[in-house]
Amino acid sequence: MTDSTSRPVRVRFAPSPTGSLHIGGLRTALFNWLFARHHKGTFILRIEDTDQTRFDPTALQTLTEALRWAGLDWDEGPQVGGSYGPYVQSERLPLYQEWAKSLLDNGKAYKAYETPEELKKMRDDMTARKLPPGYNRQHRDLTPEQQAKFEAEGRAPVVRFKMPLDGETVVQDAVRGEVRFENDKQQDTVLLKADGFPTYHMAHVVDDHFMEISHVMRAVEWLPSLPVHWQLWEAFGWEQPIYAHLPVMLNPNGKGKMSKRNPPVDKFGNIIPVMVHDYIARGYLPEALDNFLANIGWSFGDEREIFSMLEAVERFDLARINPANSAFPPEKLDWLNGEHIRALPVEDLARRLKPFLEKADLEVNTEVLLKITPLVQTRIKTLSEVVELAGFFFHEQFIPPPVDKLPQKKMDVAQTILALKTSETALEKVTDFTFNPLHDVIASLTEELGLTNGQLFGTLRVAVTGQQISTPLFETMEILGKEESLVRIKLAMNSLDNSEQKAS
RNA sequence: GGUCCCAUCGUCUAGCGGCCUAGGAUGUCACCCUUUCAAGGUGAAGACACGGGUUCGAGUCCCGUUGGGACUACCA
Repeated sequence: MTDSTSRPVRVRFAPSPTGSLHIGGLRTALFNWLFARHHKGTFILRIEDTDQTRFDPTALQTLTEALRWAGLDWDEGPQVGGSYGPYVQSERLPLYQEWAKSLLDNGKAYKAYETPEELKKMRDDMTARKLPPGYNRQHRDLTPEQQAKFEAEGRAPVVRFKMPLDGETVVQDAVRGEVRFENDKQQDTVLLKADGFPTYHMAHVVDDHFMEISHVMRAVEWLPSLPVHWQLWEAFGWEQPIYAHLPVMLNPNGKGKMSKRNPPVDKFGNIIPVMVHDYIARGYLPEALDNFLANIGWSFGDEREIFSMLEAVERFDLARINPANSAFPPEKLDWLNGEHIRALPVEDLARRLKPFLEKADLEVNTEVLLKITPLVQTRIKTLSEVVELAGFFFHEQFIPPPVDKLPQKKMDVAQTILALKTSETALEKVTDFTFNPLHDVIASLTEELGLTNGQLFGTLRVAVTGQQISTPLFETMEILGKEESLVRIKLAMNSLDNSEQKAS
């Protein structure tokens, strides 16, 4: 396996701007970025917008946003420039046309005049006859007269590559070792479409040559077209880059690759996002998502799986890439995100939590936010969960719990009212309304009430927070303050009283 | 169907011929801690797909079988 070259390391991530960034695309970008940074090389962003039918004007913005969010900065490309531009393929059309013409002139490519409909019919026929559905090369050796006839019909030709009809194409892939293909099984791939735009195959080779790309790291989807690309390089007489075909991420169940058309679901039936923007919206940390992605198909070694991208850069190595495809492990992402959340300084976490609370229409008091952040820190796996767990701190008005949630396990209403009343009386006397005194006072009550800590604390929790699951009780009461805490306890007592009277 | 790629616990992985009675992580399940929920601690169950070779010796090399995946567009 060879991943070394005498050339300076220049790698690229070349997405097509058809929407937000796919999670698999982010991993491909990450691997390229890690490789570039490890070798102190250049990481290039190139936009492959050669399909006019899928043009989305907002996509470039969304795409670069996602890359920036993930911390993958590019040295050359849109928004930053560079001396090998332009970096958007639709702005490089003359280059592809010029080189297609040179292939035509050398007899290494030819014009084909079939319409898309005719080609489709050809394929359908082949499939119906259980034959491999390929182009039959019927225009590979057209005479000038035949060509003139098609031209006269007003047909707009495509340019197809004359793939060698015998021999083998053998390539050393940096993650897979030697891969070999029989040339006669390959297609005469379209290089230039009828609209004058190049296909991926053409644009890839021309651009990677002129941008002096040293290593092409891309997903395995491209492996089947590698022989065509390789022969194209040969036809141009250019030196091939080193190819590294990365494994793909499959759905969590291992069936098929992740796609937004067919979104994967977890064991609870929840949709697992496919696009990076959905991960951002759910409150995954960029450092966690990067870390997670780096652990799929690559491993840090030393039995370490929590690491920073700085550390990953130091270690990154093509030789450690596992060629096998892998299922996307969502529960591991959640765990890792939790780990990164817990590793954050409180102020930092608070700062990141804030937009999620605001998005839920809560008015965030920074002082309170700073106080609750440590309580939330060990309890959330994604930033968005803060709303459910601690959003009540920022409600304009307290939302009381349903009365039937107040009595805890094995408690009746009378017991619950008594527990609340007794607690209220005791709490009234607490002057230093902080964790230790609060805990001592309430804990000393359980025995006379004949309740367990869990029962008494639980009742108070529901009364004070309005929720069954919340930040811890005494810390919460301390933040809320004596007055507010007591008001809420009284409110709970009253509503229990009322409901009992109604019942009797 | 054809071509190509891949194959270690459910999942992500370590392993590049003897250090493997196969290591880590996650998830699951117990127990501990405990103020709900977490976090933390301890422990348990859990894998070399199968069959042939090669070799003194195979998870590691070769072949086949099976299984999975990718591709099969004037999309990338």
